Amino acid sequence: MAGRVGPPASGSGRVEPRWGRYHADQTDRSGGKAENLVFHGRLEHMRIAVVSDGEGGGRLRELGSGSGPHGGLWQVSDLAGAISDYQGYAGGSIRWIWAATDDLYPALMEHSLRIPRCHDIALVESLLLAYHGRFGEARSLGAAWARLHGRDVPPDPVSRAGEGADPQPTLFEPDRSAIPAGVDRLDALIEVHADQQRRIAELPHPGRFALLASVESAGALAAVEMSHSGVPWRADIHDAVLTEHLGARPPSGMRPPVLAELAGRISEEFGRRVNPDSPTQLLKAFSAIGHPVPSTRSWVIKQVDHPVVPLLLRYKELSRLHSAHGWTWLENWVSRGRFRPDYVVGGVVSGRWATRGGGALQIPKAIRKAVVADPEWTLIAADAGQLEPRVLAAVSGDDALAAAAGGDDLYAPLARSFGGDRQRAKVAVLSALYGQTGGDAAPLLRTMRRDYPSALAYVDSAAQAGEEGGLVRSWLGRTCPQPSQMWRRLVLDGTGGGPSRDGGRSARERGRFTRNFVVQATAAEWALVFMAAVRRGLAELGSTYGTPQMVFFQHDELVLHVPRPVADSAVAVLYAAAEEARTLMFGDISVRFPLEVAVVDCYADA
DNA sequence: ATTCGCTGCCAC
DNA sequence: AAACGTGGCAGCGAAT
Repeated sequence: MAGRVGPPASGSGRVEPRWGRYHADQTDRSGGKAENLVFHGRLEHMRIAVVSDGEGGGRLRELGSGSGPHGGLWQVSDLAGAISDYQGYAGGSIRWIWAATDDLYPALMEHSLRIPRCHDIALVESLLLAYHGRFGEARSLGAAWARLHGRDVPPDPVSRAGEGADPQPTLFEPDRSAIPAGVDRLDALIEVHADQQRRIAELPHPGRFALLASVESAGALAAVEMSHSGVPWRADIHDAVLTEHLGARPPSGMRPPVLAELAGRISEEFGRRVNPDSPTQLLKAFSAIGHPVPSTRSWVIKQVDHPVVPLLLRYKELSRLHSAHGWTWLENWVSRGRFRPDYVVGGVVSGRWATRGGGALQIPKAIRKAVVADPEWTLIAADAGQLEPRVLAAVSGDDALAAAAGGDDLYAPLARSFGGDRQRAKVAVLSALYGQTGGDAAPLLRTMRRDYPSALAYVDSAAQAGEEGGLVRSWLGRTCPQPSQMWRRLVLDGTGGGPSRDGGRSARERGRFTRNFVVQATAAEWALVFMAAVRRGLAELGSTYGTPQMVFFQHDELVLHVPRPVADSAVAVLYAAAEEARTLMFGDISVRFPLEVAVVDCYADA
């Protein structure tokens, strides 16, 4: 086994063990089992801590198991080469420990290097802080190290803005870990990692949280990979769609012909010059023609009976297309046939991803025509249908809802309680998830509460905790932000005979938030577990035709771009991954998470 | 000239 | 007017 430890320093010449190894007898340290530790029932992999020097090189060190000594320390001038060698040597069974995926992985991808697993210190620190009611505190490696040593905690470096379609050539990011001068970054990384492992082990459900840390980190890898691959995007089709709806492309800053004409006709109908983009002007204009409206929202305007209304609604629709996904967007975000959004993993409190620029999570249906697979390739869109109510069934243990979630249409059984009205059943379920009480929700909720009492009790309890200022958690342990000082003053410190009106409103708002959080956050982590499994499955699939890729991820939907000959295999990977996510998270339950899979040339057909 | 809150619409 | 959660983003227009 001695030969199984350490990178293959010979041959490539890329690895330069300048400092040699700290532990001459390290090969005896683990009985040869270092790479196959079983941790909380799951297979753990050899862990190697890595820091970059910002100039293409860096340092690495194998971590021992538990309290065992660490392995060799390496300083290399070609970090990507060293990591590649290590992975070739260890058969990919390595989990790389690093300060922040965003700082290291883009440069590795430039070297066509794919990392199977990592532990992202900043992301895990963020999860751990939130768990203990410290959401939002600095989470960089430097911040974590400073907290560990009682030093002043440096603020997180400001994240760079999205770079658009033509990002700068990628180098390893300069040191953004905020480690104080004089402190060895690799030592700090190893120390903070051990501390995080310890903090996770102390939690009530360490296995669940370890899974969360693992898939959050896997998500960070996938996000970088997806930005790198990009969504296949036909600019010519996009341009044709825009021209069809808006007319020929205008000089920049001008209204397209169709919008200009609509604006003119709207002004004529009002009998005055009105900029339809200005809510203020529209409100005045509606008053002037004897149809005062409280707002200019589409659904409000629709109630008004006047010939200007259809023109205005049409204008709003097309204006949205032009401003949000028009020619300017196309130039800024699409290049060389790919749309490259910049994902922010964990950017949403519930654990969903956000994006920075490009609006990737709001690609309107009209524009999806432009998403077309390359020749000889195909798109595979997989959507987890009714994910949130199914998650509620799983976490609440409501037998009736779980039975409903054992079928393809979760709403069908409840619909029978509404005389077969499926739409009302759907509104009832979503009202329970969102805390809706107004409109027609109240009577629907009564039926929901009667049929699924445990499910309602679960979200009601989360709402109550939120209203009282408490924390709620997802199934794996992602924790909602603590209430702000302002909120506490308003709600909890109310003087006299009870909370003020503002306090009551704030309390109910937070209640709706925490009610939804326990479900949305768990749905998000189901999606992360699913994605991590898909990612691994695709890597194992391989292909002589080209590498199957994940290219788009949006809350409960994943889009793959794969060579046609491997499409069937990729679909099988998707189904297996959904099943794996279900059992990894919830074990043996009757709730199913059916996947709607569409193999299509064009995303609009999914 | 720049910043920032608001409005309104898009996605899930 | 309605009383539903998480977000991004463009345009407006007042504040700076």
